[in-house]
Amino acid sequence: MIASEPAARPLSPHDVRLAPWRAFLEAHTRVSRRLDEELRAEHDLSLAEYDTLLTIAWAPDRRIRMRTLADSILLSKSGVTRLIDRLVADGLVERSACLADARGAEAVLTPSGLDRLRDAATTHLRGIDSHFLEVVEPADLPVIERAMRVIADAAGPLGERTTCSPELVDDHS
Amino acid sequence: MIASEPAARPLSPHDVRLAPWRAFLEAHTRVSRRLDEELRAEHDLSLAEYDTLLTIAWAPDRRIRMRTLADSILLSKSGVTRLIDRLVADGLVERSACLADARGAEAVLTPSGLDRLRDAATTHLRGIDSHFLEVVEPADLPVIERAMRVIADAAGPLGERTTCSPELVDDHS
DNA sequence: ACTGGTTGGTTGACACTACAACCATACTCC
DNA sequence: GGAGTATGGTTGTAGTGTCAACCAACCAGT
Repeated sequence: MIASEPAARPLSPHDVRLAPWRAFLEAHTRVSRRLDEELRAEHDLSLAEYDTLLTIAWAPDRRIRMRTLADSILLSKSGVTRLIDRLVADGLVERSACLADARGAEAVLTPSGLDRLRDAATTHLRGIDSHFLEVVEPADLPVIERAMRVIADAAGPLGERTTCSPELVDDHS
Repeated sequence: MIASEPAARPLSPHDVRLAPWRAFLEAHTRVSRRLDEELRAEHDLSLAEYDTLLTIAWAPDRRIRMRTLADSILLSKSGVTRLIDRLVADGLVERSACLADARGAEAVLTPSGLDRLRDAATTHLRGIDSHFLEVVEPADLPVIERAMRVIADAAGPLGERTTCSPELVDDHS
């Protein structure tokens, strides 16, 4: 892969081909900051915290292994430890030992956490709606989704990612 | 706009409409981390630093006001101060007083900075090419670009952002 | 010019994240 | 079933970003 000669003509600074990339970056920064602001202002939650609560809530039994969580929300192991620390301090989540694996820890959503999540969801989903879904041509959404998926897949694993050496990645058939 | 009832049906957790948004987030995280890694590994520059050097290089005379820089790279004032501190320490940039405005400071690219930028550009542009431009359908690129632009515009200013109320932004004709 | 308000930039305090080192446990294979 | 290795999670340390407070200089209006 990456065989031919993309490197041969390394794009001049003002090359129009850079435009989509820069637009992508700018869109991401602006929208996610706005969503983050809204979430903080109305529910005192960061975007990362919201995403975490949501991921836990989706998991069976509303409990999830730390590692799984890290993979889901694209955060490092230690990042998750600390994020959960905060949520525990706020009473939104509890730590719980893992039955099947003695070294494991699980994060469990508390009732209070679920409430908070429910409240925040309204705000957040409205935000996604109004800053993202509603402003683009509806017909473009599937295109965007497909493209983003391909891009994410192509970029591959995320640095830390243990376990699998590059050529051993099972692409989760 | 945004009048009707998007809030009325607040999207269920698994609503398919969330998919494009999540794909967008994931694509951004993965690609920008990869580009950052590549840049660091090969040129000891972060993505933010690269972007900064590039922005300065594009400016007339290869010098730029701190505030302008902050707006361009979507960083807070203090963020820029510190980023420039690092670049100065590395000899890639110099601080210089502003002739027209005595409180102003300008960042000027040093020859060494320009060299470093040139080297890094090859890597970075190849990365954008192979992780972004080449993996999506060429026909989709314009769609993505337009959509991203609309999204960025709709999200509006960035919290701190002083000076300009939304309707006063001159779009740098 | 003086006064009051605004802007440009830096600094201090702090929030969040990653990486590496670490321990405990699980797994594998002899 | 013991040795060696891999994995799950936490902790220390450091990097990088924000916000709020601050000073200096600009820019009115009078």
